[in-house]
Amino acid sequence: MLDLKFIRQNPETIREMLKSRGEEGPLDELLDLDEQRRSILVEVEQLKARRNEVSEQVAKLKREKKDADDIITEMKGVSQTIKDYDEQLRVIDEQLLDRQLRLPNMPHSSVPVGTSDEDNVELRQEGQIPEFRFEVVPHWDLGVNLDIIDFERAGKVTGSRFYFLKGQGACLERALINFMLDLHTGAHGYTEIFAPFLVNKESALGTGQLPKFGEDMFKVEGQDYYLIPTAEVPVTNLYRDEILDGSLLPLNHVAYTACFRSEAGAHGRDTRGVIRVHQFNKVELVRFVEPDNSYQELDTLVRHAEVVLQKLGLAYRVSQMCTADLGFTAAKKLDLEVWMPSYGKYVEISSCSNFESFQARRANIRFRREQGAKPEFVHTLNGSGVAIGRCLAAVLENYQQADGTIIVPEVLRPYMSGVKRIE
RNA sequence: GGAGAGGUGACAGAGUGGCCGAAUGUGGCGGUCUCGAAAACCGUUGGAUGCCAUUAGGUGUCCCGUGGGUUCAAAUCCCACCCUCUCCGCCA
Repeated sequence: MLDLKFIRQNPETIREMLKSRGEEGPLDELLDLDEQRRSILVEVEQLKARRNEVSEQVAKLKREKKDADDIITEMKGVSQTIKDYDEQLRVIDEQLLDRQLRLPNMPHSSVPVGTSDEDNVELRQEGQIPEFRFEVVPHWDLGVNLDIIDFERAGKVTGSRFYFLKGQGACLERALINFMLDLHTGAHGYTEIFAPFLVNKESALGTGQLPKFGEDMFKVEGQDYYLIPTAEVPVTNLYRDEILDGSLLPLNHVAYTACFRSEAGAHGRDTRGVIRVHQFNKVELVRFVEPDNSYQELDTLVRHAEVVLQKLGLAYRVSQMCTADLGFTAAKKLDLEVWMPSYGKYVEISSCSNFESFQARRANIRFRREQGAKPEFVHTLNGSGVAIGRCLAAVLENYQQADGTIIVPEVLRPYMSGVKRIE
């Protein structure tokens, strides 16, 4: 959410921003509602001031045991008028907030303007793309052949876009989670969080999933609970409606959670394998930082995510998203894409964003630079560190052998009872 | 799920209709004292938002879990909901 005052004072900047994102935003409605709101506010506040003044007189007269019937009668009328105005305001406020919540974030000045993902900018490639002297097998076939992934039975038990992991497959998933958690809590100094997998509407509003993207989440029927699409939601909302002590910043959290996405509108894309599914695991990094250095901190965050891939010996590249591919909430977003041999291209495995004060304003997360200082909004950052399902797929594919077995990357072996090869 | 208690400022804790944005204490900040510190003493210390002036500021409104209601007037009375705690039941 953007600052209402900023929107009011810079409508043309917002208009250009929407254009560069290729989006329509309810800007004109918003400006109009804001105008209405303030004019009514002036009226009603004058009346309230009058009422407060008279109330004091009434109190005084009663204390002196004098008659106050005349002004009481007058105030009955005034109070009714106030009530009417307040009702109008309530309606306007609600609409105004709704429009405000539907306006996307301002891209940072370093973000390239573009019209599609083709305008994203590759920043660098890292690691060696493996060469195979045999026909590369996609991870879904590798997994099924080794009897460590079962898509068919998952279709029976739940539905399409779900899968079971079995034996060494399940163990590999668990190894990846623990390896990443240990890396981030250890070398990178994050504090681990284990969060609820269900959140309420306020939290979904806070991080920006609602009101615009409700259809992408699973909702619990008859209850105000949503299955989290990412740990970003519960972990960012940890400090909703709080004023943090500035000396605690930056506040760095790492969380493993399952993630649930309805993938509405993704029919026909990545239908095979574990790349696009309704439930997957992810280790997420969430940071609360001071506004002054949030872009530096974003770079740090990206580096932390990169270390995961480096240690696993996977080739990847880092790309900067253009205005069209930023997403609703980000001011700047860098994606890590891992090399996926069966695709013959890089596949997104981590997305690292600076939201600046966009989420903090929605979720009302503030900090004080020092005791007694004015509260300011923090900047929130997050990034996958990294997506477990896709990472498992990448490990299977990149470490596959001619005989269909999988070499276990060195760093994962301690997490797999020393197993060196899945066969 | 049943019964009860409770939600007030950073924290503790008063306040049962008007003089309450809210006593008091603790903490924080500034000062006096001191070579310095502690103690003591004095002062100060919430958030949101509108209007005017925009350099300083001035002025108004709202906020006592949330939302409604009663009233000229609500932290205070009424209703609903949320959350916390205690006991019972159930359960991993």
